[in-house]
Amino acid sequence: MTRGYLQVHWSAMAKTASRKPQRGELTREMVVSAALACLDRSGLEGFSLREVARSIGVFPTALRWHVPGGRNGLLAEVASLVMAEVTPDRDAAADWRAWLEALFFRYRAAMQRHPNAASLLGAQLVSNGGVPMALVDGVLTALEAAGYREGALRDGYNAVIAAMVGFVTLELAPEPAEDQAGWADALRSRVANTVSDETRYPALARNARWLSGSAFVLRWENGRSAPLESGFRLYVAAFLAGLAAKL
Amino acid sequence: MTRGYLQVHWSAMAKTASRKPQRGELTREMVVSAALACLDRSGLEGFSLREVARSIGVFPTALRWHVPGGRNGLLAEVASLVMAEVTPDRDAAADWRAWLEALFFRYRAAMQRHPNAASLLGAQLVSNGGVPMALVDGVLTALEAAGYREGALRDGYNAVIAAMVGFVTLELAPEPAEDQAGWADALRSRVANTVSDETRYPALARNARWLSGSAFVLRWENGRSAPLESGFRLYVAAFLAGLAAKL
DNA sequence: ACCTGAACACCGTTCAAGT
DNA sequence: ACCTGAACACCGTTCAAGT
Repeated sequence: MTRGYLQVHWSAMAKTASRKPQRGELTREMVVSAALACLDRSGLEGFSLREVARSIGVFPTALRWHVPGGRNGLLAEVASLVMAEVTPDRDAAADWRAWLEALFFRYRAAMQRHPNAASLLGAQLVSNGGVPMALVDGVLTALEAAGYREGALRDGYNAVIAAMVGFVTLELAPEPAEDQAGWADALRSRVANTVSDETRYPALARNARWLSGSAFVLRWENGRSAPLESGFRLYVAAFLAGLAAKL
Repeated sequence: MTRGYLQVHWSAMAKTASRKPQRGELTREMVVSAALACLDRSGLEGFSLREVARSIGVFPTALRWHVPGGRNGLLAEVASLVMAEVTPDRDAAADWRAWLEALFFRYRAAMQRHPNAASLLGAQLVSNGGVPMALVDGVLTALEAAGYREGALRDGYNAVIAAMVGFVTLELAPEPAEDQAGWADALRSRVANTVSDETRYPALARNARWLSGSAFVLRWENGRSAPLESGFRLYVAAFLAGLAAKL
């Protein structure tokens, strides 16, 4: 989406595939992993089929043969790939709460490995196809063990999936691609000003020390460089405690 | 993002501004509200400066004079506009839990009025500037009333903001713009197949009745046409109960 | 079956020029 | 001060053609 004022040189191109594949050598897995590399490199906004193709050394239209569905179809495949190792083992299900807790932390760890995939999973219904059914079944099993049934089970399930995705999506929300430093500076001073306004925002002013730079809305880096670890732990603990109590 | 195979006719153009503004009549508010209309109509992917300009009857480059920052800058303004009436009144803060509950429900209501703004608020660090500081201060006040202090206050605040945004972002996650009907059909039958696989996904199969079409990953409509009301209620109740208990 | 190559209808942004 | 107008470097997708 950032176009026109940024010429991408050939020299900056991806070296994902070190050599151009021969005819018939290009596989679906190659395309998807090159796409993940492109996402890691350029973010969701910057992600383009043409760049993926360029990184493999092939024409844009060649991708379509291996991965139908165009840009969104390819991103859905990438989502699957990132989600592949999130689901905890079955045997951890002896304790339903521990299993769900493991799920939350594993989801976050996966997104930390591929920060730009967070908005993909958190904000695109299309890529929800990327969520493994084993994960779905695991959540349901855990909630049944907790005592949830029928309509309440569905509600609990929806709450769990949303909770899993929610914090991390916001934590890793992408910064603007262009002029990152200038944007950060502008935001930092804006926060500094707001935080010192004791009459309008007293609670904010009282707690500025603890908040500036490490709280949503009041930060100028995303969760990649400034993780909100302890906030996430409280979030998970509170949610799980509430889930146990609400039955 | 959906380009090339969909010609947008002049006749389908926005009627936001019924007549072309005279020179000097174009205001910042006009641009931002036209942009919101464009977002409502075309979604975040389809949102384009050129369409906004077209809907006002002005050249794309004219927008820049009133709203600097290009596409992302304009979207940040739109985010502010949508968030403007979310923050509950101060006097509801007698009960901190009721205030936070009101906040959650008001946020969801605002996003239901503008479903395509949900991914904007939930997944873009840029648009976090759109969150009113009164909201921030209100959350802090509520958490102080609950007994949260210092580092724990910051963690609680982060948890609250994430919880506010999390469910709704996923609930209203956009469907693919192109071929919506075909996509929904494909997904529906995919869900039907998965749900009947009793050996691989027993918990899923047991509860298929309650889940198909109204649970994350297992649905083919977004929250605009198929809201997940009761799931949201449980989510909020569980989170708030946990927040109270974790101190 | 698998990929090239050209064409099409879009983008956001930049810069010079008009009033 | 406010906007037009042309140009530039990108997009995703479609379709015909090659091997």
